[in-house]
Amino acid sequence: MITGSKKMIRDINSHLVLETVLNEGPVSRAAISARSGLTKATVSAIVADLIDRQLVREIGSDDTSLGRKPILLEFCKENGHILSIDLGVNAITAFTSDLMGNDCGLKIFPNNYTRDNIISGLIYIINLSLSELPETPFGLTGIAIGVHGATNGNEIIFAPYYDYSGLPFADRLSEHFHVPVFLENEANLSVIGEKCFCYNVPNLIGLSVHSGVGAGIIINDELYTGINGNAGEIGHTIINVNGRECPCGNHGCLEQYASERAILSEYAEIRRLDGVTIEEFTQAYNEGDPIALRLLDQFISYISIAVNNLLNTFNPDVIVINSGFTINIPELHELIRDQLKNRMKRYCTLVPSGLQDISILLGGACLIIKDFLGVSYCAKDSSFKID
Amino acid sequence: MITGSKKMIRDINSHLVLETVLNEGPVSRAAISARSGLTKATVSAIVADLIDRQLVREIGSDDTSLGRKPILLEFCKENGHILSIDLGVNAITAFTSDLMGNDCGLKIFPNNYTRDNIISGLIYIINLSLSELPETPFGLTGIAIGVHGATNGNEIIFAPYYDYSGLPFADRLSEHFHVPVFLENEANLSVIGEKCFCYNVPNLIGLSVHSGVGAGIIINDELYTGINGNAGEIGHTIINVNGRECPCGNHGCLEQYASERAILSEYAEIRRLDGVTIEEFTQAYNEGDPIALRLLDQFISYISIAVNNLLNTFNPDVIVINSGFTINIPELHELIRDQLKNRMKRYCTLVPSGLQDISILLGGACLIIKDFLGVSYCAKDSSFKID
DNA sequence: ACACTTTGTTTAATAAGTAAACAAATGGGG
DNA sequence: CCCCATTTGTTTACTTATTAAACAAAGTGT
Repeated sequence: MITGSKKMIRDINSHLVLETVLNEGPVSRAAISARSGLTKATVSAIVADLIDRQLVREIGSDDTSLGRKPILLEFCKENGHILSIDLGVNAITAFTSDLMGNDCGLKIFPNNYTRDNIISGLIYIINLSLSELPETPFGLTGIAIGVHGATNGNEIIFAPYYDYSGLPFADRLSEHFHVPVFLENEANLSVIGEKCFCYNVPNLIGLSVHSGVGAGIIINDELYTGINGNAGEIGHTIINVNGRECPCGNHGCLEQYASERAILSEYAEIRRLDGVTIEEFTQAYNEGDPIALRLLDQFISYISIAVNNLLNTFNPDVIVINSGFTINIPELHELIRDQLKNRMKRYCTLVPSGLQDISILLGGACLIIKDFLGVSYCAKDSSFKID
Repeated sequence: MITGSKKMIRDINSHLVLETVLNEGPVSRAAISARSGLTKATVSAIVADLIDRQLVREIGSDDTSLGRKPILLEFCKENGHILSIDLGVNAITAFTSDLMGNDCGLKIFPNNYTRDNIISGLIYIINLSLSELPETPFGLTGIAIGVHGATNGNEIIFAPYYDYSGLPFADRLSEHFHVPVFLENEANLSVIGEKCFCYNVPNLIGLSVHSGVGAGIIINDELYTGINGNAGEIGHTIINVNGRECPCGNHGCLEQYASERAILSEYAEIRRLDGVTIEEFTQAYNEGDPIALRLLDQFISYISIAVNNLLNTFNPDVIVINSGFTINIPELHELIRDQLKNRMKRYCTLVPSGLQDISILLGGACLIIKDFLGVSYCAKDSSFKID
């Protein structure tokens, strides 16, 4: 059991100080003391330790009008690196950053890997990305991998679009690189990214609409994944009794109506095409193709049902939508909001993704920051307009 | 901000000791030390303080084979009382208990009260209930009120079946009785009761099917109510696009298919009755009335959809169902489980309510215990069969 | 030059936990 | 019947971390 001890006090206060420097820095000892409620003596002692551990450094003095000039403290963001991977079905994206998520390099690789060579493929990709980074005191601090499926942190439990289930991703990579490795669902990483960089509220739902439909759930500032990592699998909530058949065995699952896959394949079928990309579909829509218009109308309607259901289930501060359609067709967002206003007496805040296609990668970075520092990163300008 | 301090350590450890005595008592100091990881010295100091505060007392020694006999410690459950109210549409139930939720009296009153006299009516009812209790050191420790609607803790925000919205229930009663008063949704209290007395798991969803349909949500051992107390309003999640019209303005809300109100009114309509109670309906069902059979079949089907959607959204440890139908017709539970097994590849644990019609009242008691002691009560036999 | 402010450090006091020794209580074996 | 092993619970000496207050450092304005 967790008992209170002197170590615990120091831990709590040390994290509090570090959090203040990380998220509000540069900042002086006196300002930290005023904001946190810790005495100046305590702050000084903790800061000395943080400087010793190369997490914090003194930079010049601030210009104030009166009194002794404060010594500003700054988080040593470049003393280590983070590696974040988006394990897509068609592409693998590798992103490296400093300890505040600042871009240190992004590489995209086609995903030709099979079940047999995906792990060694990732090792190759990671080594390639790391080779371009300068030496730092901490080196690599962790690896986050976003997958399109359910995970238990180490393995993929269930993923519809690739055959990687049961492979010990995190174990192998962490053996190889000697750092913590987190394997997490893409919707979950995505919502973490949105929270840390854009919409900093305690209860945030990220609605991710890509091939499938998933929700990342943050409750009381913590990611909620359920007992098997299956929470937020709203693609298989039923919104139409006796509706379309779903591979999952049920009828009328949301994913059969409101996913990219559903819309694109319906479009391809009607137009008798072999397949269609989201870019091709967007072009058709922009050129006024009536089929595309009708399908996107359907999409809007079903997404607003999904949001309605999430609002009535979670009553969160904010719901943030991320989908290829809303990225490619910005006006879509207002149309979804209009539909929703018709549905909901009690209106709630629906906002567009602030990070769009890099939300997974930045969310991964935040996960590693939290693990390495024990403190949640929150970008200074993470108060995007919410209305 | 919350800083670590000596007071905080003592608080944490004191609560840890009290929790052990409350939930695992009678128990000796040595046993508390072994279980919690605190040293014997710390436990002794804290116990002395708890005895001083009349929360814990020493009872006789235990019979052990070897060594000095331990002094058993017990929680002073009868040193205070709790009052719990179920503010039903037709009836108001008042329940008094000791500090472990043991029955000290239950009274049922018809609810003839209007918006103008409901608060004074409650004061009358509460005084009547309190008048039968013996004097205790702490006296009344708190009042919990379960309402059939959404609340913000003090007022009713929205309740479809009575006109009490906006009345300052908690403020008035707490002024009058000088104790904390909690106004909470019935589904929320219900799930608290199920957790504390029956199914002690960290992530528990309580599906309450009465006039409407609501879910109580416990995540990481904490009740989650959303930012306006509207979380769990799953009666208005849409499960049938273009389905039946709902007073909320949408079409196809769950509540139009799977609530007592929906089933009973459909039955009354078909049978051309003025209205029908759940008892009358149950009788018809038991006598083999084909309409009742068909409607209950529909009920099972829609409830299994609701459970499917909750499972895919929350992936909890357990979902517990509480409804007038399952209470009156026990075999219903297995039928719902069978339906669900067809739907879900990943099967999850669905269990029947352990507390049935008193879950709201006992949940209210647990809420007060938590507030008064700062510790969650968990009944010793709260490990009901889960399969 | 001096008073005033603000920052950051030092010092003494206090609270709370820990480990280890000790006292108390008890049963069993010689 | 006495002594010892054993277990419980208390006491003691020590350590750690916070706090309040005094103090030193650094800078500005009159």
